[in-house]
Amino acid sequence: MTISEENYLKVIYHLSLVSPKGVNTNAIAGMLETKASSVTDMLKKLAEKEVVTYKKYQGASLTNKGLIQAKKIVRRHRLWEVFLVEKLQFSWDEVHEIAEELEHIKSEKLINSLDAFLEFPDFDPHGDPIPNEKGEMKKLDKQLLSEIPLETLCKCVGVKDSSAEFLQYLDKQKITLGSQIKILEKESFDELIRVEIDKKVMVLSNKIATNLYVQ
Amino acid sequence: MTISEENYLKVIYHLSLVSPKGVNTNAIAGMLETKASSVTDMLKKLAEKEVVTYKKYQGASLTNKGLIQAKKIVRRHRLWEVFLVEKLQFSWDEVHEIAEELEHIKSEKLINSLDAFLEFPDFDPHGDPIPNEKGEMKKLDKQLLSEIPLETLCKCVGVKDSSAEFLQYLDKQKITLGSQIKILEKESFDELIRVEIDKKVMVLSNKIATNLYVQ
DNA sequence: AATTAAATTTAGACAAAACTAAAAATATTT
DNA sequence: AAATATTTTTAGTTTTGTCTAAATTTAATT
Repeated sequence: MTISEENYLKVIYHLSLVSPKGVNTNAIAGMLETKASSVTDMLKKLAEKEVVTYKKYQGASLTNKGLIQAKKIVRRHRLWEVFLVEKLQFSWDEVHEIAEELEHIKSEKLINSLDAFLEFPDFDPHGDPIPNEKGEMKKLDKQLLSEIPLETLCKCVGVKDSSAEFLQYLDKQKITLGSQIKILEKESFDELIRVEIDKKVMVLSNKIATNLYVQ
Repeated sequence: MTISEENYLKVIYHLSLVSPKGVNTNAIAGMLETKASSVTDMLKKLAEKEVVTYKKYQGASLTNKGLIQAKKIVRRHRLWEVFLVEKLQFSWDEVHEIAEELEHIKSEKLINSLDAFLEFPDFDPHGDPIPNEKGEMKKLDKQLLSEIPLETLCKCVGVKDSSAEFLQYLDKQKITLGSQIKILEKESFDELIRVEIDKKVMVLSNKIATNLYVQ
């Protein structure tokens, strides 16, 4: 597996979670910031290697073999993210780019030792589940903050948007994984919500509320 | 800098330590397990980028810019080796290959944070010096065990040959960095030496004695 | 000094992964 | 259903890093 092939597998994996019945060529191209024609070429190669099923004009999906591979890449990515945050004191908006590189280091022993060193974390710093050695991951039935009724106490468990800008905003507001959140008031006119987060009252926009996972 | 370019710089750096007045094309090819013609191509490119000085048939050497780059790569390699041994419990014969991959991850912040996390080590698990952020490294005036006179107590501080086979041999004999060594007897006929290592008496071949650095 | 040997470079080719531009297939509108 | 728009694929190039085989330069030997 080359780095490029791994990047394709990872993107197809992520897109499959949203559209399970075949991933569009254009969607892949968008994610990888490449051209559709390049994607077509690569899909043929990946189909040849039997990690992807691909039929002209029908989009692509992972074979079982491809799924196993993709989960390994996701596992590596997320474990390195935990390492960077927990051990090297990176903030959660800084880790993605570096993990994009680290995820391609392929030693099984390395990744399993790292997993043990980090004490087998179940989730990465954005609340996304980390596949274990067998590819299994914990699923927690999270909801968007925007779907929670008034006065219900909940806990921040992840983010939907994990862009640096959003994460930096959350940092600034001192909102973090584990923060206790209660919605005090929803204003239907402008969709702002008044909330109490870790004992502090503040106002959030709908954009924030639809990108924060709580439980 | 691509991974391939970095590998060339690193190899030229290592070979320069032995032959400071220009590194042979063939020597580079040997180290990288590639062909001389490929090396010629790459040397032209590196000269273009002003990290190497290169004149046809005259061999290559690093420019100042190239030296700075090369030391960064060596720094990354050796810091990752320390990480693998100290934090992930790898043995010293297992780390080289993995560090060969990790050394190409380029974030400055990553490597400086790793350095701090490891408490700014001066030497890697084979006793080789680790350049600091400025490229400076500690030099210790080590000698080969074979050059030490009889009955002189010395301490193992590094290995010349760092092949897995040699390191595994040392492991088996319980010889490690810091081991206390005293030569009891040298047999000039077959060049075997009788030594006391950490209170235990054993016999070493000349091949071992000429590949162990002591102080 | 001439010859042979070794090292190095040139020339031309190839595979991987990307690209552009044009063609073909599928979707969407009218 | 025809026309238009969008998506996807094909065909042909480009770049990077490698290769082989032949040519050239330097080094070693007789």
